[in-house]
Amino acid sequence: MDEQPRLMHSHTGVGMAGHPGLPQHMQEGTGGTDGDGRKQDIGDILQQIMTITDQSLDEAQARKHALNCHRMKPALFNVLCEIKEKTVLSIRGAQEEEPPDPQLMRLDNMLLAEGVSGPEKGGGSAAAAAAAAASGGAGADNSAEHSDYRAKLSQIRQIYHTELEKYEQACNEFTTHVMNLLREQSRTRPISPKEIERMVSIIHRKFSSIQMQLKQSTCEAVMILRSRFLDARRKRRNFNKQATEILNEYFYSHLSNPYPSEEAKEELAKKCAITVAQVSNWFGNKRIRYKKNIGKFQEEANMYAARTAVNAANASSHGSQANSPSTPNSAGETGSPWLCSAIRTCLSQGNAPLLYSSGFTFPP
DNA sequence: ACATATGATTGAAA
DNA sequence: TTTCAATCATATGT
Repeated sequence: MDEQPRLMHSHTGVGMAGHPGLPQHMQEGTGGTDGDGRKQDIGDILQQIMTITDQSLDEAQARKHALNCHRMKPALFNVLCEIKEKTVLSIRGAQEEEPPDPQLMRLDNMLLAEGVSGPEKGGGSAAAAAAAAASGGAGADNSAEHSDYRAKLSQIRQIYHTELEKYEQACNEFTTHVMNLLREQSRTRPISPKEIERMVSIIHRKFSSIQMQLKQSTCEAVMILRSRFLDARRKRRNFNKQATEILNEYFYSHLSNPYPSEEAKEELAKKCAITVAQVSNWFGNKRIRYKKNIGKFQEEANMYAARTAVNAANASSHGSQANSPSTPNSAGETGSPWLCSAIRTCLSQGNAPLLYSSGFTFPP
């Protein structure tokens, strides 16, 4: 601690203000006048202060008591207070109000959003559930992974909270300790309540910077966890064969305009046991990949066209052709803007040979 | 091991 | 807003 330097500083200040230097004075011996006697008193007091660290605790305690009871103490103390007031006032203003740290706020917000710092099982699990739902699939393994994720998240949360509590406790302990110390010292040392306040805020700042580190590393841990468990790309599963068939069937039977309406998407999603978003993804991918290389998909196209033709034939032979849900207006319909642009794209990609060799033969 | 297929994401464009 | 185009990251086939 730095009381000693401060004390020394204060006393030299006094010396300069009202009295000549101390050591010389003491060597000057006894003057005999009243003023010299007083100086001698002050010299004694200061000497005692100077040597206080050399003494044992009990001795020091006794001397402290003696000092406190000394008749000169209040006057000396007042002088110290005055000087302190001046110096402290000049110090103050340099570091006052700090604005709320934006980064800390960001970390707080994120921790709250992830359900780490918020209520026990509130928004976090909801957000996770939403993410899981978005990543699609009502599979059993999905929920298993999700619970795994939740377990890890709560583990992180627990660590975070115990650490936070530890820091808080340590901070409080230290603060009260320092405050007690300062209050205790304020009896022999000029310490204003404001100074104590300032000290406390310094301590809090230090501890909150430690807290920020904790929050930062917690955030990092959560991010890693998220990317490992919730990034759908990392646990991509192919759709089952049936779903792919259904989607392909729709795609090739609507080849001239493979843009399912919202209702159609919903129906496909239901049939394939996937989400509407996944249907949209699938069609987006399919359109772009088909367009890029029509030749490569020709075989597939022919196969599905043939299948729908067979289905249609079967349906018509059973006399229920009229209300067939999907009208397979296959690619023979040459006016289709999408198909034209797709062919253009395919040609521009340098796939002309494939395109021509494919033959464009679609069953009726 | 490697190449290819495939579902998801992202940012620009319409 | 949806779609396109490029890209990522995994799955699957050889």
